Amino acid sequence: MPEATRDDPRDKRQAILHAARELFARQGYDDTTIAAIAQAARVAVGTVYLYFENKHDILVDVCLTLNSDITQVLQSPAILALPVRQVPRAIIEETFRTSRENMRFMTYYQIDAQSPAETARLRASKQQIADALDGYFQWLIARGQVPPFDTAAYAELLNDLVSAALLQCFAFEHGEREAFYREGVIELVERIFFGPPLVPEATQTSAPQASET
Amino acid sequence: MPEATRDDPRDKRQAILHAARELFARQGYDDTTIAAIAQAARVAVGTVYLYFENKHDILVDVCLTLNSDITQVLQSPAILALPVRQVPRAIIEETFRTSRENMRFMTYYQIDAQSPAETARLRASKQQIADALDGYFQWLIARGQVPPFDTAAYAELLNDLVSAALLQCFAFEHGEREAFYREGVIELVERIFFGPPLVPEATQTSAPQASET
Amino acid sequence: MPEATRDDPRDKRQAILHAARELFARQGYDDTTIAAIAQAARVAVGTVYLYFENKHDILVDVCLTLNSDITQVLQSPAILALPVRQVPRAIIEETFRTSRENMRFMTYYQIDAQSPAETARLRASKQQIADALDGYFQWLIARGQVPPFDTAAYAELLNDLVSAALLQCFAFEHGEREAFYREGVIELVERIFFGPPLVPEATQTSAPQASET
Amino acid sequence: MPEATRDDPRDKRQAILHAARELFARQGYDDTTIAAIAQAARVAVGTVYLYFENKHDILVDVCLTLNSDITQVLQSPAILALPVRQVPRAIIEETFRTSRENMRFMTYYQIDAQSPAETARLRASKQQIADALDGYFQWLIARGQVPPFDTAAYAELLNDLVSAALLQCFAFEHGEREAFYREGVIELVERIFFGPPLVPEATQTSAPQASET
DNA sequence: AATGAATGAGAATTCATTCAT
DNA sequence: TATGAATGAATTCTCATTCAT
Repeated sequence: MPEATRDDPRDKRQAILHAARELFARQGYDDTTIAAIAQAARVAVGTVYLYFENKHDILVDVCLTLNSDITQVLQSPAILALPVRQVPRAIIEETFRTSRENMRFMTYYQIDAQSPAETARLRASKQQIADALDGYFQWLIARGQVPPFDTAAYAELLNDLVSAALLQCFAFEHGEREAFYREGVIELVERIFFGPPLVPEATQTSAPQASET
Repeated sequence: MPEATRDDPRDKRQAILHAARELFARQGYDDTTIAAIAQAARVAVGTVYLYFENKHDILVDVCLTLNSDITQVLQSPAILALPVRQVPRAIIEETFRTSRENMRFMTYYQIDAQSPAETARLRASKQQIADALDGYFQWLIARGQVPPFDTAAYAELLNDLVSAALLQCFAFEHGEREAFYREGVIELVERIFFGPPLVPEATQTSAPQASET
Repeated sequence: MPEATRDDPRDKRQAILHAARELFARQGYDDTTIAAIAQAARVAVGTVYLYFENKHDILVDVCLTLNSDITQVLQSPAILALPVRQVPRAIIEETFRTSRENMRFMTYYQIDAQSPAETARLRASKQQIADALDGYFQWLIARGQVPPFDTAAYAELLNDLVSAALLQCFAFEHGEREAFYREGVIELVERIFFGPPLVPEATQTSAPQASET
Repeated sequence: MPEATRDDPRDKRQAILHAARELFARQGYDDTTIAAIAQAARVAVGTVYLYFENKHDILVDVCLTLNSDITQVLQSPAILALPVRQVPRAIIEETFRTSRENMRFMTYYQIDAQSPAETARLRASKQQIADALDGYFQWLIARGQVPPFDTAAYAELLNDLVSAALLQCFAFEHGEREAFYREGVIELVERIFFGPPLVPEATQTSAPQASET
């Protein structure tokens, strides 16, 4: 177990990352100066550059933290133990909880990568979530609890769906309607998996005679 | 019909907007200078400030354009005339088409408003889409083609879902997997409206005995 | 007698000058734009350049106005008719009155000339006042009301003294201590002309043995 | 005694101040760019902002230097040791000397303060001179060398008088008539303190019997 | 004479990054 | 490692001035 002494380098890195997360969230990336981050982290400006290549690098790191938090949610044993019907709610509630705690810097959750290396890191990070979800789906199918479907595609699309809701909810609305978004997403996902469709079979047969503008 | 003579002021405004859209998309907002926009629009720097308060103002205008394009899709008579089952595909395909044309500046589709006035404009713009969708749902219910449901909530959430897919597809992946996203979203929405759920009733009864990590 | 019809060119010039005086006084020369002057004068920007070479030219004209107002005070028959002892108070009070009315643009009363031509205009304008004062002094001496002295030098220095007080009083203190400055200057000038000195003859003989701090 | 090593920060600050003084004097405040100051001070543009808030801040500092120089003159032991009659000439000559050395930036000696903080600094600076003079007057009175008079008011007004002369002499006339101004002010002040008035008692009683030029 | 849209040089200020200590 | 003074390129925005109408 790594020991953290009085001047553990990881401390500094963490302090910088922590300060950056706060400031990016409060004032935005562009309006946050390296000097401000350094000051908040109780570190000299030059020190920041010992731990990060450049400013954008800090942002990428800050963003990856959130993704990795969410991936962990998906892989928690508690989720796997639940009856299938309860899983969507459990996952989504947990994801919202995690996001709420990081709410303030979610605006930057989706970041334009500025170099191939960054693109790779961000994609990988996003893919981790989708992979975890995919794995879970396949595990369900393998156990016969669910009939086969395109697990990879659904994993990715559902991930996007949840991301979108989180972004709207926390980044743009500052969490003011969290319950609306959370319950809405849960309902959507539950309906996708377990139905019933909004328009039941019976209605669908009725002929549509729409005409005017 | 308004005539556009050689020096129609709308020309200049449009030219600036057009140039800005191009450049924002290609290099990002921060990396696009007013000077570059002016040059691309064949206009002097000062002229830009005759038509826009400041740089961010241009961005807001660029973004609103897309929203308004999408709102128009939803209100087109062609859509209303279709049988209900064909509507999701029609709307989504059209939305993807519109977005593809504007693909390059979609990164900025979701923008942090920097003043109350901007917040209002952006929210209003987003709400227009949701309202159009809501109106369509109510119209369907009124005609008995669909049973009642929470139209406002679904309008908003589905709007977010589609937005998320568009953002991922065009802004982050540059449209490389357009078909995947388009068909995925269509499938999701059709399943929500018309089913069947991924997990049919039969399976849901089967007891889940999962336990280990 | 020049007739001023509805569109008398002098009207425009005066309107511009008037607007400029207001704005220079309120916001300072640098912070006043030609556009603002034009707007306040209900005139197009281009029109301003029909009547003035450039912005600085307007400033010079505005400043000369005040000098010419003050010169008139000195030449008024009312002043000449007064007993000598009452003249300083009369002149100074009148000068303060004139300045108070123009208080707001006095900051620019003393302007750096930016071209030889301007220097000449400003000097001439200042000299007019000194000349008027000089003339008055000579008139007094000629009439035997006052013994001869270096009238030209006193005219200039006293003009400077009064100008300094006006500048301090109106430009820097916004007239808050007008009475203090006015009475102070009057006392100074009266003492110079009519005495008694602050230190009477008697005291002056006493030997000064001062030394420490 | 503070040691100034090769990179003493005071060096930079002084260098900037010195360069600014030169340039402001030569070309005026508005026509002097920060870039020019930086270049003249052999320093990068950014460095200027390490030592000064903004451009105007430099100007204020430059101006305060002169005031503080003059205050020192008034408090020099040499002055206090002189016989009263010789003091006005001594002070004024010394003040002119000090000003002559700083002649070139005197135009900006009287500056419009642009913030309450600046106003305070400038007023305080001006008041220092008046206070020093006031203190000297009171010291004279206390020693019985001079009968009591309104020392505070005279201190302020005489300060203004001298300032006005300095401004005229050095800022507007570039010192061309230094002797005229210096001797004129000395005569004025000596007459105020020691007389005789320009118009002796005898004349004042005599009725005016006009006798033209 | 009058207009005002267009111009574009120009300036202050910021801040990511470096590097000597 | 750590520092933070120094750098200077780069950017937004202003506004006096012009000129086609």
